[in-house]
Amino acid sequence: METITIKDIAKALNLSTSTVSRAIRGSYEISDATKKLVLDYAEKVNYRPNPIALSLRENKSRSIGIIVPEIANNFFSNAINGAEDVAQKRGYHVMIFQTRESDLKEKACLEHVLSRKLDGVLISLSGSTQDYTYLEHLLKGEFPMVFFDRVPDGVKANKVVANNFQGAFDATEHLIKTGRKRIGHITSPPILSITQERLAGYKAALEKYNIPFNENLVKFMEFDYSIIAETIKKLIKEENPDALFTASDRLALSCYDAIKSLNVKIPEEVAVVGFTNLKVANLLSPSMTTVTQPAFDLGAEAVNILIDNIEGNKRDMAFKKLELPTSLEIRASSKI
Amino acid sequence: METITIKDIAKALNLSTSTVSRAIRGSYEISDATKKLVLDYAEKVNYRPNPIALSLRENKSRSIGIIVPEIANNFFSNAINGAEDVAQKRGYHVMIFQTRESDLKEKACLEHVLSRKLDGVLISLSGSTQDYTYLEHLLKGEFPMVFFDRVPDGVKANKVVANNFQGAFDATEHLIKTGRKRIGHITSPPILSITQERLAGYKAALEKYNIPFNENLVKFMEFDYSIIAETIKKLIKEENPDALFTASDRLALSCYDAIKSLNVKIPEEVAVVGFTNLKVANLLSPSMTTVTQPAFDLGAEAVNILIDNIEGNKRDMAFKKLELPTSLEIRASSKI
DNA sequence: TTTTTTTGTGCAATCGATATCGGGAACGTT
DNA sequence: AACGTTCCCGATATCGATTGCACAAAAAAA
Repeated sequence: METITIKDIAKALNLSTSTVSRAIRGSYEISDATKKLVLDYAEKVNYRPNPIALSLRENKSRSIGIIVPEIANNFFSNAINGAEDVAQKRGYHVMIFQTRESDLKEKACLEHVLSRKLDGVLISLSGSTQDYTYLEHLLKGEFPMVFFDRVPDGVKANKVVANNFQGAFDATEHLIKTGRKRIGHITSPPILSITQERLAGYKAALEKYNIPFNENLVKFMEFDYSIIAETIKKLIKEENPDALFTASDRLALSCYDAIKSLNVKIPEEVAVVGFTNLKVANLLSPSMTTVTQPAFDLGAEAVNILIDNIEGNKRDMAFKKLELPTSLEIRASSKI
Repeated sequence: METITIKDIAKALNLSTSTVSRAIRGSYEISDATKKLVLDYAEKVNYRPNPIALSLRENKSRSIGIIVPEIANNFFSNAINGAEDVAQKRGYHVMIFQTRESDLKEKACLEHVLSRKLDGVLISLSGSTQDYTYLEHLLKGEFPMVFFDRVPDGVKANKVVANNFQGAFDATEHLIKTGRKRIGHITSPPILSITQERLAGYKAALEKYNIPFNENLVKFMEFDYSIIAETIKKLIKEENPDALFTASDRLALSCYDAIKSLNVKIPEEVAVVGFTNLKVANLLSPSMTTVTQPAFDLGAEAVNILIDNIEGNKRDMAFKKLELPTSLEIRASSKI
């Protein structure tokens, strides 16, 4: 691929590279005649400045990274969608990375983001990230970062999350109001922020209605499918829940799967409420009641904060925490 | 962020940058003593070579691009997953772009891939791409490219696709064998390769069983949701199909939606077979018979070919076309 | 001892674009 | 006539890393 450089233009027009550079950038020091000459020629040969050379010189790339646990997950792909939308509008490019829930891969992704001189990064933590010192180190170095959805507890940083507490509270309250008393909660690993917040919402709703908290009804799941199904089945057999409130797309589906395989009836025997962004929730049988997160907006807002941070004056940039509302969509799986 | 350069090391050790560079690359010309000195120091200060500087020099980036119509689409996110997996194993990084089905955005993405000096690109065409001249121009320039899933007809290039013909044939034959005669086909825009191949498979099955082809039963859909539902409803009312075979995730779901809203029974009145990678197909009500594509493998194989192409000798690289098998998963929506 | 070879390093150019500095020409001012 | 401004533009260093070439010192061969 033949690439045109500023040097080629200079040679062709018998000018110096500096003049060409300035003409292209519209510098006032260049006469209009010369500018026109250069611009016309550049247009003619379809000149495109080499972003790599620019990055090298300016030590920035007008690109941001997005690190998520898994791309093939409706919640994250929607969030990426929102993020990409805003980034593009503001003139940034996006590199997407996935950690596959591994803290090691997460660190490798971050290293890559740094060495590639990306201008900042959006990140949702992996399910196995426990040690935040590396993140704190980066934040101290003032590297622009925004956490979204799965954020590090106790770390001062920009965060964009859904109101997980309220979402879980609403879901649980809804189940209680429809007469359920033994409400199970199938959720993500306890180290994740979202897990704790949702658990807190769940507990708060129980407390409000004077239902004692029973820890046997709460199951923290890793990301291994087969175990999930088994655990849910066991829970149903041993604890006789009359409702299950699950904390993610995957878990909601596994739940449906497990319950159906036991020939237990939803919602008559066990009601189900998911916490998910699946478009198909209403097509499931029975259609599933869900707490819906504004995934797209989460991504969009997070990028806005990130780019503000990149472009803004570091000094007067306080860390921001943004919390977007969830909404409870009531469908058949929690009918009375 | 303080970044260590080769120059810093040189200064600290009283060597020249060239010596440091060679020592780090393990050149034979450097004495073992010096090598050890440099390596130890580099390790100590956590030196990482600046990939941007390398890219500038070598005019390549060890990164590839993936351009898809939409990330938040199960098929594509799975394909990306496979692609990323292989790329990582082979030491490449991945930048993901989405076209949102716009040919203009597609061209912009390609421009970006080129100007960023990515080493190659994987691409699945947008639903509005009609003009292949730009692609052909790139291919002539020997820019490494692999098309997957939605590939340009009549263009000589590397292609990785599912066996769409066979998949569609199997689905249609299955519907015929279960007694259906008026089989509708809801599909993607006619300019896409996958549309034509699936249509051909559908027609071939009809022909084999002596069922006349009725073009009123075939509907080509754009990507606008609302119109899709309306069209399907209209089709059912006017043409009385006893089965619908749909060509994608989105369409399959829209189909379910539309049929349910008409209170038509699946499969008694209308059977449904989808062409999709949705994990939830078995959880729908009734569970949906589908033709499944090996999305992950499609992505993985495509990247393998791409990287072979990037690294291999251009001269003896013939264009490859790889076709992976689909499989028909029979479920309740096509029961007799 | 002298010449040749080997070994280990440094210098400088290079990749593409920009910014600093400074030079030459044209014009105005005393 | 001498000097200062202003306007345009060019030479060059720079970003970080690599590499061909030169070259010195040490080792080997004559």
